[in-house]
Amino acid sequence: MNLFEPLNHEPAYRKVATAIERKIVERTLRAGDALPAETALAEQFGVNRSTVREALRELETHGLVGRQAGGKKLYVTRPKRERVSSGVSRALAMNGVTFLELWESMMAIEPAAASHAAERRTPEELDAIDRLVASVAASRDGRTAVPLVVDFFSAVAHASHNQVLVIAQDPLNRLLAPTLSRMIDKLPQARARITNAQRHIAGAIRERNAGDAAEWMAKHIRDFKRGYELAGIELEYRVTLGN
Amino acid sequence: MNLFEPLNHEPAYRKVATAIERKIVERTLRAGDALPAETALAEQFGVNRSTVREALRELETHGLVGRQAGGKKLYVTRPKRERVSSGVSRALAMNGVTFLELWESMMAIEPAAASHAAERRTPEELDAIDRLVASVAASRDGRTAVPLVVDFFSAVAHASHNQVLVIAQDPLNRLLAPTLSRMIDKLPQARARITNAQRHIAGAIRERNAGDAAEWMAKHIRDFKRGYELAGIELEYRVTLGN
DNA sequence: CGGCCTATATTGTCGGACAATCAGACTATC
DNA sequence: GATAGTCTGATTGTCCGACAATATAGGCCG
Repeated sequence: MNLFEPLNHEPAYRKVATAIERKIVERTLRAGDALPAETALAEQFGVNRSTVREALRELETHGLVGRQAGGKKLYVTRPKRERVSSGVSRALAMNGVTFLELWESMMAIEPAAASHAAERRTPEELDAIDRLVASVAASRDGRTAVPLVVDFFSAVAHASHNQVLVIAQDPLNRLLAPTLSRMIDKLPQARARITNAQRHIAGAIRERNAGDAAEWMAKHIRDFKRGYELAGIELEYRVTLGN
Repeated sequence: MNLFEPLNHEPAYRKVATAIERKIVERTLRAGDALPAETALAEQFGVNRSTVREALRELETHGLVGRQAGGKKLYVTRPKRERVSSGVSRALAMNGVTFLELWESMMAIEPAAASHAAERRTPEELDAIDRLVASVAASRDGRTAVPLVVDFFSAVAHASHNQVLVIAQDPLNRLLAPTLSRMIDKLPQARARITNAQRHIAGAIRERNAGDAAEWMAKHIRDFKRGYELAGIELEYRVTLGN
């Protein structure tokens, strides 16, 4: 279309950030390595320390560098799941994602996670899932149940031994929780239905029955939609992040 | 285990960042609003401008604030897809995600995207998909084909009118592309098979046949795995980001 | 009322400074 | 010999002040 690109004066702090980032991505700097001190970096790049600091903030928020608790030195680190998924969920919430969109994605991801969990779960992971099912069954009100329901999804995804599914799923959980509270409070029977579905899913995972695990997970999630409809919550309701 | 939590001194720049971020998330500051000047913020928070700047870098990299090209003032903005998905794909790559994990996720997401695309695609979106299919068919070598294949997935996801699926899918594309090049180069027949599958998918989307769209998409993706095996690429191969 | 022009405000970057404290070495103690 | 105390230097977090470049706003002109 346009003959010329808008020439952008990339500020120095951005250049520095991308320069360091490149070294990290291409493994010249590897996870665990310590970064040079700010003054050293400033000297090497020929910029002021303030500039370096702004660049480091960028890498830090991307999760590419961090420090071990109570330490000064920055180390190269692999971005931690929690950090990226919180960013994703925030982005989704700000873009006005509806419950329907969220639900459709869960319908795509969770059954797949369940089926792989059935194939690959370890005894410990199965235990964790079972404990969560029991906790949900024992929960008395929504406030305590919701986090457990969400944790159940996480535990299943974890047992799938698929990092991509885990990271894809985590933001969904964050967005699900607040709305789920509203639904559970309005629907007395919801907790019982959830527990029932969870028992079947856990059972299928225990017996390494991938097909059943996926199927029951799909039922479980379909039930959510019905629950929302019964609770009178619009499917077009824009999900929000919890406080 | 431990009696005491590690008490963490949150630095001021982080406090400032989260303070502003809260105002954005809770919609006190809404997308499009202009942020106060750095000096004003510094004054309000009672910190130095340098500190404010470091905080702003954080918000900027999260995509919560930005500026219109060549402008000075910072505006609150919704995080743009490109930014978050590039972060996610970088995180996945750094965590050593394998092709198998990637593939399993595609198997979960893409068919769902295709089926919703069949239900909701507009004529324009269908056109875009058709054009990409034609371009892939006309492509002579891998270097030109790969980006088009990836764009095909994007176009389908876009036509699903589901932002969550789009954002879940985008990082997968970024990770798929580099490895896909290796596969296509080694397998002469790959492009023909891809084109065939794409035609069926596009046809199903045209005729609003959600079931067929999902099914053909699943076949399409299953074919990738076979292709990788034929090309002698390990399923445990750790995907990387393109340069 | 639209377009140009100047004055002002704001950002990007710099230099220097200082307290707090972390890291490592060194020493004293049991 | 392992543990606890002490010292010293390096490094970070934060501040102050400054300045060039330029985006923004307000006013002027046609």
